[in-house]
Amino acid sequence: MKVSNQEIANILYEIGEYLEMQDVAFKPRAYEKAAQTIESLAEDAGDIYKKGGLKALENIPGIGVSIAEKIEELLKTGKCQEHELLKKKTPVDLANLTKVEGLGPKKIKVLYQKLKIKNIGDLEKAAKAGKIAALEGFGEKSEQNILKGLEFLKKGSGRFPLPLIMGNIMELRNRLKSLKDVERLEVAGSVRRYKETVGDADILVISKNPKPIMDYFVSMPEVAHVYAHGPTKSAVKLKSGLDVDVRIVPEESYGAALMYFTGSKDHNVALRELAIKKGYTLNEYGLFKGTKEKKGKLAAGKTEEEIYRVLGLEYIEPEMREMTGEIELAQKNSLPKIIGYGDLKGDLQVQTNWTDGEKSIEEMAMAAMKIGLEYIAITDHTKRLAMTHGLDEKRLMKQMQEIDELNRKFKIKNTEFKILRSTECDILEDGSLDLPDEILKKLDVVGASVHSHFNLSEIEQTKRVCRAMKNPNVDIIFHPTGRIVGRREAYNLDMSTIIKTAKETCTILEINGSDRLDLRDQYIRMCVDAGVKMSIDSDAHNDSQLYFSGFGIAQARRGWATKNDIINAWSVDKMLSFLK
DNA sequence: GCCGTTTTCGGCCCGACTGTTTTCAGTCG
Repeated sequence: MKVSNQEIANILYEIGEYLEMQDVAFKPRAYEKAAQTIESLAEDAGDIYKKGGLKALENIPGIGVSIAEKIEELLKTGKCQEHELLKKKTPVDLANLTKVEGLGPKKIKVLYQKLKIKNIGDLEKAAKAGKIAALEGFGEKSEQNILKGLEFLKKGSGRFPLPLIMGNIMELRNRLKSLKDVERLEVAGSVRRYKETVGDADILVISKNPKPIMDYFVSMPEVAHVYAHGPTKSAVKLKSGLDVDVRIVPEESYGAALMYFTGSKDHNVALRELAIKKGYTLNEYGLFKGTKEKKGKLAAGKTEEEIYRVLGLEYIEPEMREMTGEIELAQKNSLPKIIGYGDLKGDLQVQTNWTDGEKSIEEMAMAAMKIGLEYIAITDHTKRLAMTHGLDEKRLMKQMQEIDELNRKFKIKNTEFKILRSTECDILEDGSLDLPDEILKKLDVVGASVHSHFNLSEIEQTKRVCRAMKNPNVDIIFHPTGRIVGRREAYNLDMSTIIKTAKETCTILEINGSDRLDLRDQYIRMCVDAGVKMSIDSDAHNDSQLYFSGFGIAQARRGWATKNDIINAWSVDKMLSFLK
């Protein structure tokens, strides 16, 4: 029986919520934590169990004997006795009911006990019939909020791919920043951590006069719903579906508030626990001597750096604050020095108007030069992708000539910039390539990627990509997993095997900017650990898309990659000499 | 239920806002 990590996590979440209903202390948090951990594992819990048994499961942080046994039971039978019992007692559709804003386990329990509400349908009926307002602990307002919450749920907003929503967030930021009472403003939260999808934007403001800012914020024309409107904290939902929170703090708390508001939540909790151990209390206003009850003098708060320092930690970059071991390393002063946003020297995937791009080779080169790059690779599609007018041998030869001429032109003008002859060669169904080896040999860099037969089995798909990597001419696998954030799932691949084969064959795996963002962060981390090199490319189809690489850098930082791991952070000569 | 540079037992992050209440529980992040 195959039980996915997500299915296991969902059951654990539900057990936690049921325990919460019964007012059980602490256990709900333990289950929630365990569920989060399982949810974000790169490896299948089933595989971990198969390899190392119960002990291996217990070695996962946050998983102890009891939860490990439940996971084992789930893997073996697809069910968990305790979960079944809890479910029998309160047979409600927890997963969907908790999605309604403002509804948690306690209220759901009351709704079930008093009105026999089991699911979203029951809830809507009861609310429309005015039955909920009459309940003790609820009221007119609660009923209206439930109806509103149901409406938003139907529209199904959820999370947004960061590359697609970043522009809107920046526009909003600039508008708020221009208000006269705003002294300082920063977008924190998952946006600052560059998570690939974001559910909300958290905006931190320094101001001595918060009220007019908050009043403006909640009454902006694009606001669809106001969750909260207080003097220091307000929250709204925009018509686009994006939630936005604004928090206003005094200047001396800026660092503490930025840290608190950047998260991740688990990272914050760990810092607060560490603070307690060291005799401090940490909240969004600062790091204080003493306990929560007997709070003493402010020890740090103005900058994040000083708070980390007082806690005995090295500064931790926002992209690394995901509780994947960063705190332990920061204590030992041994965090990796991750790649910086200005560190790329080249771009190894750029399309032109030879196929589905919009600009000429020269125009793309000039644009790349303008943003400070030293080289780009021209990687137009190959003939198999007929809809893009993919290049055959003849046209590719012609393109190489044009590139050679442009390079000569640059040299005459005393420009160091270099255009590399390259391709995004199609990987065919059997793992062979769309162009013969004789022509691939003539290129400076060979990229290859999958654009068809997405539905092969995991074994076949993995074999296909591995065969391409074993070709001595293939340097890079572009967008290796094929997923598109928020739009398309990755194709079936065994990434451990892909990464192992990349190492053996000295093949580069690409971190694709734009909204693909594969490799995802955990896979980047696996590559770093395995010593597999990567490239970060924009996949630009016009001159204004070269900045997409920035999202790729963010993803690389989330995967703890250093300059040494990213071949296009190297000079063109060093990069070329590394290739097969 | 989990965890350990105070601990294998006794702790477990912290605060804002709302709505329903007359002082606070529930939810959220």
